[in-house]
Amino acid sequence: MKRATIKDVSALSGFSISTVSRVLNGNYPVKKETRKKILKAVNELDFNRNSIARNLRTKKSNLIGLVVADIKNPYYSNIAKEIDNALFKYGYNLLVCNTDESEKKEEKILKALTEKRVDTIVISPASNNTNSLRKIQSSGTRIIIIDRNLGVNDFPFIGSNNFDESKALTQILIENGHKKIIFVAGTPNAMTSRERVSGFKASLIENNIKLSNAKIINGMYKENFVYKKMLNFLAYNSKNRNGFTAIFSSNNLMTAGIIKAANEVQVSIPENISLVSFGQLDFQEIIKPKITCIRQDIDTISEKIVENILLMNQPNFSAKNTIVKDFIEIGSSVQKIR
Amino acid sequence: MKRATIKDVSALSGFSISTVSRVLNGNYPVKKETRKKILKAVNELDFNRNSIARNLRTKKSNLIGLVVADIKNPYYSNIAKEIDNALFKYGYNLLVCNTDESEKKEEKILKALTEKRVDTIVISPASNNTNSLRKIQSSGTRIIIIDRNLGVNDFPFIGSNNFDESKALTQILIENGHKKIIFVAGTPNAMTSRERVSGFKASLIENNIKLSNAKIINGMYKENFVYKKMLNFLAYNSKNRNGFTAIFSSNNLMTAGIIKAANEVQVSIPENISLVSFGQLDFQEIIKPKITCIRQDIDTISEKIVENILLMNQPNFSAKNTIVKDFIEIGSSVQKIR
DNA sequence: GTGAAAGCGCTAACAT
DNA sequence: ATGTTAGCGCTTTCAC
Repeated sequence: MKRATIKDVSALSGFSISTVSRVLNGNYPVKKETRKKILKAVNELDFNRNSIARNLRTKKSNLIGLVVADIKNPYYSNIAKEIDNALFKYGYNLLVCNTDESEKKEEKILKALTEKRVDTIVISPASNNTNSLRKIQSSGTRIIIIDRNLGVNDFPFIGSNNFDESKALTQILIENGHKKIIFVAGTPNAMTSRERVSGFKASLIENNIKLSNAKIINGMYKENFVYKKMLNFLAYNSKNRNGFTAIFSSNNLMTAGIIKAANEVQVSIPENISLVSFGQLDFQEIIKPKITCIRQDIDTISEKIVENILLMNQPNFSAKNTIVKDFIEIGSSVQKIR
Repeated sequence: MKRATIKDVSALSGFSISTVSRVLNGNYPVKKETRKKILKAVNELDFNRNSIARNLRTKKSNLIGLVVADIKNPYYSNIAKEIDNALFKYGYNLLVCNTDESEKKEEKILKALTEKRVDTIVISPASNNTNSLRKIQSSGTRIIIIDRNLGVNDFPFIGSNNFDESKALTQILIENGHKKIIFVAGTPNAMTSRERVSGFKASLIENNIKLSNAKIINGMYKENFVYKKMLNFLAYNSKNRNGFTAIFSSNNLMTAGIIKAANEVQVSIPENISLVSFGQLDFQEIIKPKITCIRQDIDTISEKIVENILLMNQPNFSAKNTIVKDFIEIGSSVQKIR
């Protein structure tokens, strides 16, 4: 019942605990015969090393904290999977935390992760406050920002070029004749959201479309929130929708909410209203119509995150931004008008 | 740069480390004035307690290991989210691990989690081998089995009644006139898969339908695997599909693979072939047609997991099975025939 | 190639 | 109410 310790192994095998440790770690020469005897004792005692004691000594936890808005979002769970996959063989494990877009909860999470002495925190920040992140970093915990750029260069950042991609996606709507567009924005705090709004506006301006033609509504990056909002909007305006001919949804969850609402009030996409999405839906291939979207390259993003985690172990590491190029995926959710 | 320790706080405040510890933990009476001075020192030094040292002493890590096939599966990411949500306020954090259905990887994960001294392992097992789980449990790590029942009573189990639900779902197909049904099974090892097959067969037998009418194919619980298999099958048999009129998909991922394949070869659901699914799709509401399925009650499952985690802290805890009732959700993916 | 011993940062029993 | 001290299980320096 009681767990065997290195001391028990030492006693049973007749060697000192330092020799046992050396066998366990394989980092110092040990006589073949000795190793064999010690491993026999390890086996007999069902010895399993205690990482906690080890970590205390070595000041390394082999823990990576992944802090995201919500692990249910396929964007994040895909990243989690890929990172875990790549890092498990290095002995790392993933601590997954959800901020629910709450700055207060994020603060608590950061405190908990620092106390747990995770080696690296990979965070898609809910808050724009860099103070606590800086403090944590200066105390020795590595930090990698993903998805939502904080616009500082203290931390490596990995994510999309939200402005450019958003602009390009808007361009598609405009090329198809759309001028009155509803833009469903994310949480005002998130840099991704602000950049996507900017890209949208930039495209309108470039095409000489007055900004007053557009309507920007706040969707908080929440599926259900947008679902309810759109239910009202689409139903109320079911006849002419005030002349709006297209919706630009600025994240995958909100896109799902919009489609759900449209289905419910029998508004067809794209016949009654066109739709584009920043971020693919998880079951993109089985949804009709297929949604025209910015498909984020999650594999490359994850790869770069892993690369940075490993690189940060090296002494002369310096933070830099990694912008991962997304794809535009043309579906059949946009109707050509006039 | 160097992190402050309790010793530094002690030195700066002028009190002993035990008094500092008492203030930090709030578990023993401390004079108000003293507490204030110590907290001031804590603040000045930006002191952040070291959980690793703490855990070594208290033999509690406040870590929960969640071991699943793939965190990308919404079924699991939903559970992860709910558990984290409920446990974070108790100071627990979630270590998420993916087996990818590999018994070998599962073994490695269990070893890593034991070394990390997680308090509880919540596992949807890839393997049916209870030996290592028993060993781990007897060494003091708590274990909760979810989803895939191992049919033993050493561990609390939380999951669905796969046999009954599967039988009921089959019944729906039969009531709609279907007799020649393709059953897409999961990994042969997984108890869920075997139970679902049994439930399916039981329903056929009960309805006097020869088992030879059915075709059971192995889909490994993998979307892409099934996608490719069905692509061939549906295309090759596009005229009459050998008389098969319905598909029973025994998990959500495989359902997605089937729909994707059907879309690709222009086989319409339910006009050309009917489809039911054990397990809902994540974007169930926005998929056309809506799939008739067993909707698993993830909220209740998660709730019960949390309940068990907390309950297991109590001395006289005894393991028992918790079967969570699922819902049948009627969509429009089944056609009435003849 | 192996052993003795210090110490990582904390908690908790024991003393005052 | 506060201080002293042992020790959790390991790694690593320093001897031999």
